[in-house]
Amino acid sequence: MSTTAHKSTCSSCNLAELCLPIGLTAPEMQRLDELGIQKRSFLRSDYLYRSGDKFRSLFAINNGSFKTQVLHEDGREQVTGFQMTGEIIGLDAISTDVHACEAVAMESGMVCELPFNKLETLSRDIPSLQRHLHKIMSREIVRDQGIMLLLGSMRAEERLAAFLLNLSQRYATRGLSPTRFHLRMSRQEIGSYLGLKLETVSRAFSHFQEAGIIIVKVRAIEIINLADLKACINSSC
Amino acid sequence: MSTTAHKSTCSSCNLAELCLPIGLTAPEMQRLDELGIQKRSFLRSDYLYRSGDKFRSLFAINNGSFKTQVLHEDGREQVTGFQMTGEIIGLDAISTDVHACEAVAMESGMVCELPFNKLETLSRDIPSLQRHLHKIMSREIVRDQGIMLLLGSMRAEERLAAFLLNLSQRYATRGLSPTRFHLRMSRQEIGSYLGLKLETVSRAFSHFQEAGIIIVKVRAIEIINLADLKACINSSC
DNA sequence: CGAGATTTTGAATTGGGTCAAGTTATGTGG
DNA sequence: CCACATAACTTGACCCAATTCAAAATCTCG
Repeated sequence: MSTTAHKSTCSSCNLAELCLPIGLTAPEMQRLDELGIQKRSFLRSDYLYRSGDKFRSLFAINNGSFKTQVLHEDGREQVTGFQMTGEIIGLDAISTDVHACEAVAMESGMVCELPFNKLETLSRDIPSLQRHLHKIMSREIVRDQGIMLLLGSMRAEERLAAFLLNLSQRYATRGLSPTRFHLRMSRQEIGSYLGLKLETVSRAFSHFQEAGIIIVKVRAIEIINLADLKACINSSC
Repeated sequence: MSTTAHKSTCSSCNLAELCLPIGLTAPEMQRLDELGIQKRSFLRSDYLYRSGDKFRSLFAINNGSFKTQVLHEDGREQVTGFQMTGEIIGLDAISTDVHACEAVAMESGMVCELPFNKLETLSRDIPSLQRHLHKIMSREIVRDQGIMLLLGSMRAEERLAAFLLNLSQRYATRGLSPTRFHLRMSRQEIGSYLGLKLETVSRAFSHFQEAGIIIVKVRAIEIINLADLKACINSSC
């Protein structure tokens, strides 16, 4: 927890999702700064929030990564997403003022806490911020629809291919290699996200490797042939 | 398309989701009315919008019902939801200004068209409307997470039980019978929504009937034992 | 009424799950 | 820095829930 948190400006906070793409003017930036954004550091396996927690803030991930998961009464849990630098989490809680899922850190890092009341107030004065907030929420809805398509109509290897391609594309967006990266999540977590058992995930990785599409060294992934990986998605390889 | 559309007030438009729960004052109602809401009628199998259409408006369903579905390049399609009276559709399009899915009428009815630009402008002046809009979007995110849980971790009969209970609850909210209702969608559409084949859906219906939990006459459903149906969801009956 | 669409049911098949064993990482304390 | 313990991952063999294919029954509507 930084004691100089109130001094953080939008740029120092790296609110990529929130600030960069909306073209705020300097005075607007100033006002956003007045939100009194708090930075918070977190360690691997820390909970940012839990299901049932009172909602106060959204969180912009400065660096590090999270998984979000929903819990069912009977103990079942389903990973609903993996979030990385620049992404916003907590949107699910706006609906009821209570968090509907939980966010667990997969590696340590920093978040900016964005008090939602203040964000709403400010977005009444700054139309571009208002619009941007709407877009972020809508983007989450579209993302979720993509996962439904995946879970509802793809076979195991198609799901894994789609997952790897999604990661690849998100790393590329962040200026990292789209073909060589390190998985932050376990086979079990990937399986939960994709609606598969961890053994199935492992077998699919092995199969892609045998097919010469990727090289897998446990969590280190190298995509040898992006086109082939894309082709997997409708032809089942 | 009604020529008296501009005369429609909020209450006559039955914008349950949008108006009723937010406690607008009379002058605020007036302003909302100034949106110039257009009513539009539609027939069974009409498209309200298609994937790729330019985004202009959200739609509040006055009466009738829709399915929304996403399309994959290879022709696969996945039903992402069934919407009924009082629900808002089109939220997915805010993110890119283009509709990401398509909405097809399952029975004829009426919608109110809510021009999104005007909605945004107005919600800058009416905080309760702003808050409500945010809640509607967030609720959609939570709903989607529930479907991910269903698709990712439930067996066929659990999925169908969850689906029937969801319908039951939504009919109850609308003052209709929670135990006797008519399905607006085919086995094929239910299957797409639940990530199952139509034969599997049909078999699950038959099994529930044999178990004395429901009575099925094709699309006419009677739930005999709500508690048993709920129990299906974690014990696989 | 009749034609096409939808639904049900049966039988055979299979993709992914389950269970189990062995292997490779990872992290901890000495 | 190594040795050990524990967690994570891989692989094999078997099994079962759901799919596929097929045919019959029922429904819907012009």
